[in-house]
Amino acid sequence: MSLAHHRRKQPELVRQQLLEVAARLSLEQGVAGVTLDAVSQAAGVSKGGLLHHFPNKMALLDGLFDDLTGKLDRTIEQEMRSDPVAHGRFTRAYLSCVFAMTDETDAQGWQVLTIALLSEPQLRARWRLWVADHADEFVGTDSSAGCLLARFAADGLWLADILKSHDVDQPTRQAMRAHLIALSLQ
Amino acid sequence: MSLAHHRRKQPELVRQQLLEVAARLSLEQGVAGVTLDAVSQAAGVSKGGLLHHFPNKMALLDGLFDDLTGKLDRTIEQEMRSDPVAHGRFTRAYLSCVFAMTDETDAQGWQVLTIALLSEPQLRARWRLWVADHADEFVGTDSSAGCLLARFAADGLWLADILKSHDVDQPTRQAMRAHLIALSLQ
DNA sequence: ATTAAGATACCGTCTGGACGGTTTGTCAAG
DNA sequence: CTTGACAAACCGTCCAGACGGTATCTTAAT
Repeated sequence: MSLAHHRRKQPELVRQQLLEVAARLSLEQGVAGVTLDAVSQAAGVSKGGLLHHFPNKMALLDGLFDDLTGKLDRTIEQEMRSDPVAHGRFTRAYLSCVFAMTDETDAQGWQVLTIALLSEPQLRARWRLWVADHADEFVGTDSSAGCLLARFAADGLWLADILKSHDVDQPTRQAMRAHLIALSLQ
Repeated sequence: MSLAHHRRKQPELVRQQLLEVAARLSLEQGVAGVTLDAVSQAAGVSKGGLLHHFPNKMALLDGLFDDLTGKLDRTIEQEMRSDPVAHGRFTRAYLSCVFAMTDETDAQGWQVLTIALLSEPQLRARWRLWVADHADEFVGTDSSAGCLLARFAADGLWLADILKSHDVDQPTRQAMRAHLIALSLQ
């Protein structure tokens, strides 16, 4: 007993680890697989330890949400700075993120979140809020039908990646991206 | 006791009722709300009765899946018969279904299924199979980049409807539909 | 036409386990 | 020596599924 008591205390690292494990579990076994027992055990922490960092399960999911939307926001902001054309700027940044994430390691985290989003009414509401905020912010530049369509298509591709239902090869993917970028300029 | 024992036996009707109730519950309370107790009680059947028709919970969800994909298949087939152009015929039928379902009452059942799909790894696999089967069947006519993109965009719109994240008005919706049909002809 | 013999369609209860959360205890760092 | 970071045991609830029964239906031999 008390084996883990003697390791050096690294609260921030443990917190990070818990979030990572929660994401991985949700990917591998679905949202139902994200139980306090499973997460804490896989992270090498007791359940009490988990509940010390996140007072309840919802807080854990909220933590995931904040983590990932935070990353998304930063990436989008960065992407937008390197785009000289105002019209559709946000949409193109969004496209970049989606197309980048479908191949990178970060993708798993987002796949997880999407699934959780759909199942958890509370997180659905938070996502709704995120979309509404950004729609308001970029109403002048990104509310054309073309932009909307481009973002929808990106979401569809994203969904297909999550479900692994289609297997889109890289050339086709790039062609689609070019097409959607053109759409965002309309 | 045994009050319901004496009603006339209508196995097919009871089965149908159980599926309907399961769909309704999942819509109203999320997937977590679909418990054997809740379903059986709301359907006016004992839990034993439910487990007679569906030997376990997964079988119940499978039943839902079969029911709904069956309906989808029939609708698509019907839609395809009234389309004289071969190229992109399946994609246009798919579009019709998605656009129709985002407004009709049947939509609720599909929203439910989509959510369940994403959460349950087993159902995700079944959906993957459905897509693969149809991709094979229509490989000659519906595998162009335009068709793929059109279907992705439809999925994105569908997702937005489920999450109620965007509020797309009817004129925009129709414009998008026209655009996607044009894409399917490329 | 009757009826015995199964098959089918249920009912109602019980149980074992999982899960979210609480409480109490312990150690170590500042 | 106080406080933050955990551990470990425990609790109440909920839920999937098993089980043993009973009532209705079907079939087929008489």
